[in-house]
Amino acid sequence: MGMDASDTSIVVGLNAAIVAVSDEMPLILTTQAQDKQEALPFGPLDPQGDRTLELGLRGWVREQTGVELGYVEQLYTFGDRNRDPSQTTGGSRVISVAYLALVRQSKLQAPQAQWRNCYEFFPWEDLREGRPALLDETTRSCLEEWSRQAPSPSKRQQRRDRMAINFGWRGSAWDSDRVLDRYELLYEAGLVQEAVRDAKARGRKAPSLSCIPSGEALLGRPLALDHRRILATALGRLRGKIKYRPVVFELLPDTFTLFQLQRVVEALSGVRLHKQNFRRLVAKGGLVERTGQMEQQTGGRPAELFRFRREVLRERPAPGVGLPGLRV
Amino acid sequence: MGMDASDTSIVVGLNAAIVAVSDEMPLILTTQAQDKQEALPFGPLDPQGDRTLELGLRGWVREQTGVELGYVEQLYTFGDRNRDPSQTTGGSRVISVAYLALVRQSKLQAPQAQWRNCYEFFPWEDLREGRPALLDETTRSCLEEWSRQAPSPSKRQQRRDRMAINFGWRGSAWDSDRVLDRYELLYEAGLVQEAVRDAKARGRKAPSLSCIPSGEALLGRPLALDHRRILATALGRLRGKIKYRPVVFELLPDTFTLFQLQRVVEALSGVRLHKQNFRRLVAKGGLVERTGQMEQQTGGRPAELFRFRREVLRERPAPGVGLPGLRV
DNA sequence: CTATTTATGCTCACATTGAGCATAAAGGAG
DNA sequence: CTCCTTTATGCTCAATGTGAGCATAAATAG
Repeated sequence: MGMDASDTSIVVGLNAAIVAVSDEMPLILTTQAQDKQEALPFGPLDPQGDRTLELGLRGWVREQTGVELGYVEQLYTFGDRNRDPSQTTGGSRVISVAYLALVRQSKLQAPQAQWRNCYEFFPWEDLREGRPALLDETTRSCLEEWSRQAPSPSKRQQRRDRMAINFGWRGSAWDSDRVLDRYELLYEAGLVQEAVRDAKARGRKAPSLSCIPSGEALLGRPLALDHRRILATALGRLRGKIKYRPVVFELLPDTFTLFQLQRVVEALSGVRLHKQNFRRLVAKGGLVERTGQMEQQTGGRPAELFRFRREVLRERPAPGVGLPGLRV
Repeated sequence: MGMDASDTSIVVGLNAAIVAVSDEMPLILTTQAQDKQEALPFGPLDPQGDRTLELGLRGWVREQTGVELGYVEQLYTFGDRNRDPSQTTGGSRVISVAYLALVRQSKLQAPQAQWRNCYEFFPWEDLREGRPALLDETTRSCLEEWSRQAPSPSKRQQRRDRMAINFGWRGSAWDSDRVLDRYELLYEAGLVQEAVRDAKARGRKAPSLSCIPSGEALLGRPLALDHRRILATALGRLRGKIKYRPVVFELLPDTFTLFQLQRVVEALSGVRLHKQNFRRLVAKGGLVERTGQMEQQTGGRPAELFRFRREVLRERPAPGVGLPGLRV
């Protein structure tokens, strides 16, 4: 039984969360077809043409948006039936392979593509100016209400625990990597637009929380299908990865000051770092080497320019920038 | 162009590296169809029946082998054209989604399935009795020869560096997580059976190293297709994961002594740990709680039985057992 | 010149880690 | 029963790593 799987045709989609950093903000490349919802760029795999999945991805990204991808990493494969609850037709089954890609920000002219501030999608993920008010006010009270709506006392406690550990309440520390867990929690609580949309499409009523006035202004900017979930996966993975692999340098110019490096790490992790300790860490880690040149446009004393030491890859097994504690 | 991807049909395969631990050895479930090569269990996705990829996987594993999977985690999606170089027919394109699954070892009676010692596939990965002779003798001299065969001096240096960092030579430390890197290096050097097999199927000559007498007795037991690569991915991921997630307990009975726990961690990571420090770590980590009962069959003084503290999941963001340094 | 801003060097308390000593409690050999 | 071996468990100590902040240097703006 079930050995003949060719009853329904299968389409493999290749999705990309394409990240750049500019102006101390992480940017995401999105597309906006007319009258359709904003989405991550995606294209189908050509089963005959594309030799590998990654090459297929690079190919259509180049064609569609003119962007040449640098670092590319596979994230996750999403294959739930009804990933798109609005499309209940028995058409072909879609399997989506999601990728994280990093590019040095370049001018891009292709239509239907734009760079968007990552934290428009996740306003609760940027703690660089302190915890956003939104986080401990609206979000917290809404989640409290959601936890009270749990069907049983033990479930209620579970919800409370999940909230605390993911959002850093009740003594828990904020873990910047848990982007996906936080998004999924907000989704379950009905605090993101997609939750309302999907519930509607499934014919169920959206979870109603009195703390939100209308069902309109929910948290963050929505994306099509499960693309915001994919983006959350990407951001979480990237935040984790910079700690033990030198991927930040994919986002920086060839030479940079240590403070510029720190600002990019902070932009991605959404957290402020201790300056002196940060520089101690990258210096001792052998991640960078001095160039001898100085950057004058610092707004203060000139800073030395550094470049990435590629040799570190052959010296240490897991070089990354670490996060020398956030200073709030 | 390329938007119509339905010229060739696509089959999605679900692959599983199913791991158990028994008798201080990690075990892998494999299948052995008659006259075909040993392989990881795999089955196709039923695009109509299976609601999610993971449910599809659990389903056919239950049917085929009678094993009920516990913890399941998606690993990676392999989609190269010519994953199987021997099959050059223009049939359907196969995309494989690989999973890591953990089970408490149970009796299994299904035919065509057997538990196999993991280190038969990767004899160079078990350093518990010290570095295996094979590692620093045959393997090293073969890889040295391979690096000398590099087309240019800079490539040669690159090969040397990769060897050193992955196998812990020339001052580098052994990083137990790099299972995949090591396997890929051995593959490139032609030291595993699959490399020879694939080269033959592609009509190229296999890389010849004089240090191997015939082309027969290469390193470790081979598997079909790219299954040994998948298994390497799984073992590497598992080794990394036990450090920051309490997944080991999926492999242990309900109650266990701290030394049993340590033995399982050692079996998976392939490395010996310092006993007193290990117990200090798990105790302080709040990972376990005492049961009050004692285990008498220790071969020495009785040991207290512990159980996993599930509450730790709601207390700390990333609880794992850590690896308190190997003692050689 | 002075205040402000950023860069950079250095210290110090504290926590974590690697390694080992010492003692306790079982079983087996004689 | 005593001695020896084996495993369990508590504790110490040095080395290293981390968090936080002081102090000074070198630019610019007014």
